Formats: sequence, structure tokens, C-alpha cells
Amino acid sequence: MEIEPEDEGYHRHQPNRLGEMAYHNMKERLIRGAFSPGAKLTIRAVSDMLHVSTTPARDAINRLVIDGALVYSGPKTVIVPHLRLSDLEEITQMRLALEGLAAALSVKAASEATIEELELLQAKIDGALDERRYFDALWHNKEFHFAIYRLSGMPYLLQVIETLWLRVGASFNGLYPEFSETRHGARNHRAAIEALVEKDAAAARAAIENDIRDGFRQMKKISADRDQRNLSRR
Amino acid sequence: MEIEPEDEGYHRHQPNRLGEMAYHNMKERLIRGAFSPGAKLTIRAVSDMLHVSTTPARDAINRLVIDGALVYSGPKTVIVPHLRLSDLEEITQMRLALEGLAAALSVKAASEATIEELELLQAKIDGALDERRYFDALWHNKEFHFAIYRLSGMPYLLQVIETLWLRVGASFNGLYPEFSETRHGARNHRAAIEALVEKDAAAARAAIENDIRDGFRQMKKISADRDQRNLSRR
DNA sequence: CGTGTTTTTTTGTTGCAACAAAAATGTGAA
DNA sequence: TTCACATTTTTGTTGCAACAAAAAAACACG
Repeated sequence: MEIEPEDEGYHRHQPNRLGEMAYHNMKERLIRGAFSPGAKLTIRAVSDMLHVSTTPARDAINRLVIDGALVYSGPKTVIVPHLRLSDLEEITQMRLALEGLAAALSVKAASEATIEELELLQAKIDGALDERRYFDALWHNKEFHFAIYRLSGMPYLLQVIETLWLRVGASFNGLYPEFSETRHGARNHRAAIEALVEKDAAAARAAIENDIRDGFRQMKKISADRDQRNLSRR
Repeated sequence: MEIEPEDEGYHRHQPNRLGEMAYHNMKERLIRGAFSPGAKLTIRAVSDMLHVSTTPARDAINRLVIDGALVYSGPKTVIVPHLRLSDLEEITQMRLALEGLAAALSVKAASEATIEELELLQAKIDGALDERRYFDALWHNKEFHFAIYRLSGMPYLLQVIETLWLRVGASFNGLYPEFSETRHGARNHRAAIEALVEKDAAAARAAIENDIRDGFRQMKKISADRDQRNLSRR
């Protein structure tokens, strides 16, 4: 590894302590599906929920709106958005481009230790699925993906990808257990690990892209079924 | 122009009026290079500059930090960052993936009107270069690119791309006039227009990617020369 | 002249209240 | 019930002040 000639490295302090805390707390709740699409979030509600004043609560909500994890349904009303098919398609396109890139870049930093880590994570996914712990399965799936992407060494890229996951995560946690049960990822994950072992960038990209595409088809199908059911039940 | 079939379209109101204004105002100033890398920005300074209170000024600064257009150099100090080569490389990789995607998607929406618009913009670029109005040239160059990307019909994609431009823009406005003078973009832009006319997605992507790569090489070279000069002058 | 130390000034964060505007609720007529 | 309108409640925005902490300035010593 080369030594960077001028790595000034901007200080990674953590100002805005309460606001940052509120943001991460709410982000976590959203990813875990604590709020259903359509749920209204107000500054004062968040402020009470997290026992902070309105200022950090406002900071958190504003930032989540910027991320697209929350959305204005009126001038003074932010809600958890209903993900439309067009949104899902746009996000999927971006995921293919960005996560494909991250996967391709990851192979050069792959080591035996990282391979082992990935094997372990995949075992956790399989185990969780066997025991019908669907939530854990999805969680470990995320860890698996980001363990690979982290190898790219591109922090900003990782940040953008994480925001994309946040956007779909908030809306698609309602898809249990059909979505998790499909095990669509296992084969693609095996292929990804194999590609890392052989340091084959193109294969790694292909494996991740397949995984994303398979997931997209699943989501689309399940979501369409739901809509159908909701429609006919009216 | 087609009518969108199911555009429920979350209300596009504009809350946070002063904060939004402050953000866009500062963004504009940064893209135009009003602040040199290393310049310190404080809440109260921005608040005075824009004649608003501290709250919207704080909102604007925080958001620019999230964008990566500003950076903490200490717990209580935000500055315009010096772009390191590794940063530039990461951003360029992401630009290739995302702007390549946008360009490929743009062909299906290309019409005669948009072709005319692009021709006009290219003429403006050339004209500005002829008259050594380098700033205008760069500005119209941005318009040219985003006129294409807008055709993709993906608003969030556009937003992310714009943030990438903001990050490099703030630091590389100091590269006048060498950078603008090179006219590296003309051939690539012609190729892009041609691709849109023939609705050739692959060609459009290739043209844009070439443009980005050429620009990256230029920036890298000029920036390296500068560093060399600064180093030897010490 | 640097260099470490102390003092002064500046700065971001946080909480809060006032206000206008929007959302929710209530009311009544068809 | 359904719809339009009036009333009440809720809500985001904005400005501001107190405070601790950090940055800058002043200073002293070598």
C-alpha cells in the first residue's frame, strides 16, 4: 500500500451532538420499519420521543427529508412516503450503477479475512432464514453487502448507497415474510464470494447486479400482489 | 411532451423558506468560486451576509456540510475543503457511473427541440471561449450536461449528480483560465448530440464518459502543476 | 525570534417563545 | 351521508439568548 503524500485528513469530529443522535436514532427506526408509510412525523413528537428540544428534532427531520426518507405531503406535514413503482425503479437503477461499481472495486482489497467474514455473514443469513427470523436475515443481508462495498475504499460512495437503502428500507419492511423467505440472494452471494476469492472484478459486479435485479423483481411482484389485494378488498 | 400516467407527485411545496434561500444562495456562491479553499465560514457571518437570523444560516451550513461542499477542520470550524486527488478520483468514478447512466437513459426522451437546445448551448460555450469569458463557458457547459441528464426523467439521480458537481466546483474554480481554455469538451459534446439524434444509448454514454475522463485528466494535470509550483516556491 | 502559556474573543449548540399558516375538527345545510 | 364553510388546534419557521467549548490573541520566557 502506498503512502499518501499529503493526507491532511479532515478532522472527523462530531459536532451537533444531539441533532446527530436524533438523526441516527430516527434513521434506525425507519430502516427497522417502526413507522408505516403514510405515518405523520412532527417536530414536537420527535422531540418528545427522544427527550430533546425542538432544535435537534427539527435538524433530524430536515435531514431525513433531504435523504428522501421522509417526504412533505403538505406545507407543514412530513410523512413516511409510499414508495411508488417509479421511485423503486429509479433507486434500483442507481443501485445497479453504484453498487456495481463498489463491487468491482472491492476485489483488489479482498483478503482472506474478508472472505471469512463474508462466509460467516452468509451463514448467519441462512441460519436466520431457517429459523424464520426474517428481520435478522434482512439485517445480515445488509451487513453482507456493505462488508463488500467497504472494500472499495470510497467513503462518499458508501454514504450515497446507504441513503438508497434507507429509502427502500423504510417502505419495504412491511413485506414480511414473503420477501425474506425467497432466499433469492444465496446463489448470488456465493458467486460474489467466489469472485472476491479470484479477484475477478467483472464477476463481482455481475453477482451484485444479479442480486439487486432479483430483489427488485421480488419486491415488484409482492408489492403488486399487495396492491391488487388492497384494491379488491375495497 | 407526454402526460405522466400516475404522477401522484408528493406536493412540491417549499417550506423552510429562508433556510432554503440561504442554502441555494451559498451553493451558488460556492459553485462560482466566491470562497477559496481553506476559507472559514461561520453561522453569524453567513447570517450577516444574507441578512437572516442564525437559524436559517445554520441550516444552510449544516446542509452544505452534509453535501460535502463544506467540511469541519475542527469541532467549531467549517471551511471550504481543499480537494485531494483521492477525493477527485472518487467523485470522478461516481460521475462516470451516474452520468453515464443518465446519458444512456436520455436518448429515449430526446426530441428535436432538445437537440436544438443542445446545439444552442454548445454555440454559447464556443462563443464564450472565443471571447475568453471562461466563467460563462464553464457555466454553459454545466447547462449542457444537465440538459441531457434531465431527459432521464429521474429526479433523485439528478440531485445526486448535482451534489457531485458542487463538490468539485467549489475547489476547481481556481483553475482559470487553463482549464476552460482547453476546449476538451467540444468533440465529446458533438458526439453526444449525434448519439441523441440517432437515439443510440451506448454512444451517448460513451460520449459523456469520455468528456468526464478528459476533464479529469485536465484537472489532474493542472492541479499537479500548481502543487509543483507552490511547492518549489516555498 | 520562536515557543509554550494564559487571557480574551468568537463560535456552535441547545432550548424556547412568538407568530403566521396549515391541518384538524366541528357545524349545518342539502 | 356528503359537502362546504367556519372555528379551533396544531405545526413549522424564525429569531434570540445563555452557555460551554474552542479558536484567536496576547503575553511571557527562553
